Amino acid sequence: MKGLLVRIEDYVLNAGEAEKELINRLQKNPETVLHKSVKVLAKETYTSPATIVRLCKKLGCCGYRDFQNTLAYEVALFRESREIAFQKITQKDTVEDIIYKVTKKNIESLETTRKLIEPKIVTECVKLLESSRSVTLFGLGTSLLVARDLYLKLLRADVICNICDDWHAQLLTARNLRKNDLAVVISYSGLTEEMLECAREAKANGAKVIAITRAVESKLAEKADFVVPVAATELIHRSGAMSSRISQLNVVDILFTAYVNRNYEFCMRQFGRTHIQKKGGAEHD
Amino acid sequence: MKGLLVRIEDYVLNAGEAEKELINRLQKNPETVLHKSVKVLAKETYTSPATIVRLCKKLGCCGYRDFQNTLAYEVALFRESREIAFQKITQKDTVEDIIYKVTKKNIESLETTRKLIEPKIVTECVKLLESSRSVTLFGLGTSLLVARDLYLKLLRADVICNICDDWHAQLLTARNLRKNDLAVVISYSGLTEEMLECAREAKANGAKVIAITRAVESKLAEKADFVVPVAATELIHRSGAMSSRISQLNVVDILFTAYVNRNYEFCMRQFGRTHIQKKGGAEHD
DNA sequence: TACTCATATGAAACTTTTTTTCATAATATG
DNA sequence: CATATTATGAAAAAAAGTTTCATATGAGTA
Repeated sequence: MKGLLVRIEDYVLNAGEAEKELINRLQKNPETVLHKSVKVLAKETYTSPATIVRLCKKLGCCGYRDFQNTLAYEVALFRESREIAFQKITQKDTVEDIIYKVTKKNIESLETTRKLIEPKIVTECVKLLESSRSVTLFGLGTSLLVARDLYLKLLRADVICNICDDWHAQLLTARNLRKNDLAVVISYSGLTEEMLECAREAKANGAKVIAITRAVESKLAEKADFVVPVAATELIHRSGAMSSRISQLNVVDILFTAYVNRNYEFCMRQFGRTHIQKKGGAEHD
Repeated sequence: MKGLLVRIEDYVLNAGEAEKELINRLQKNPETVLHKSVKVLAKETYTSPATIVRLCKKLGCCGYRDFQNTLAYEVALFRESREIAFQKITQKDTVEDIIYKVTKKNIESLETTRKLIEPKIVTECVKLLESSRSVTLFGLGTSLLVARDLYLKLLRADVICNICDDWHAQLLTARNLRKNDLAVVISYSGLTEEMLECAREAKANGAKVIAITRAVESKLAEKADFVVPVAATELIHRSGAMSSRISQLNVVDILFTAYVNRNYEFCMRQFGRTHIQKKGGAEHD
């Protein structure tokens, strides 16, 4: 079932004259409705209890009561997701606070990233992964670690892929790309000159480019055939810790899982072959 | 304000005879109360509407209505945190489903990890980071990527640290450790023989060992002075994607942020010196 | 234009739910 | 043992929610 606020949004067009003010109120200040009775709300929105109850039913609730409960729940969830943002880490935070806030921050960044990602683009990226002759990964600093993570995954699925640690080697690899090759360029900022150059070279040689970046309108994004966005996140308390790489890994998980799902039989066979057995039965390290 | 269920728990001792059954019900099956009216609930718990309303007020609600709303919200939150675990990815999931489920899975693993981590242990680890002559990082596969992430952070804070890519080099480094050195061994499974050997060597030379692992009772944990736990997570849909590294990174963030917070002035100065300027003003890549 | 018909709306009747009052019982206190 | 205090439920009162019904509005049609 869709969220209540979404259902309200959908209903706006079909709304009658008397419902207008009511709906307006629900959209702008839903929280102010929570403790109101039908009568009071009716008066405040210049309509009648009957109209309100009818609207509730049209929106899929059993009645005003049910409607209020649903709304309360939704508003509460929304409020919670809001307040996270204000939990900055300060110098006088205890270790306990830090554990909580850092985790929240990382969760927030995953949530935000999820909302940004468009299924269509993921599908297109997966198609590229399937059809390309080879996949080459680009990244520097923390993004290089993410690239390596994707590399390890693709290896297991027997996708032909390359990655180089130092930038010169990355650039040379980019120059060797050609049509039917795929470059995945990971750069949180989307500004790093080195990565731009790699993307440019890849493009110039006719290869396809996927960018994983927060900057959907950057120069990097311009050069890419597809951009998978990650949430823009601040540093955690200037400490240099940042959620962005966690979001990037989430994107990697999504891309890879989607890839595996479309090539299930084959991948499962490969996983069997590339499994590194641990004594205790652990699946990975 | 404390949660409602907690408040109920606190009240149990002062509860009167007639309230006993009611409270029992609220604690054991709160969700079965949500759509009941006071009358019905009174009958079912062998008490009267008056008693129920009075209890609601004692618990800090304005009345039965308010009580129900609050309870509904709490139960819903609880249920949601529960149901995530069952959202397995199946072959017929759409890309949209995958985006949602993978993210949820990663969030779940962050939440779980947060609950496992003890502030005291983090504090002790940070003290070790401060007092050690040098920090050496160990890891293989994905855990090596996490180790590298921590390495990049420590570098920026001017902590003397080492990391080697291949295992032989790691082992040699472990053999060179001595008293006052610190080894951080990252192994999700806690079973990898190579990591055990590194930990053993480090220990034998009198160095301190911190383990980041899900296996708090493994051989690796035995050898460690401190164990920072991460949530045990399944593979995402056998795809080889896993949330564990994201949890490990969360642990890295926590350790590092706690470290920075205890050495604020110094770290800020260092961050200034080690900042790699990006043209567009991005703080990192 | 006049006449359906469909739809939207609010007043009021009606039903249900919640709250309060009050009498009584149980328990504690001096 | 008398008295105060507290806990409790029946029933009255109040409030809230729902339904019914008459009317208004407007679109389509003869």
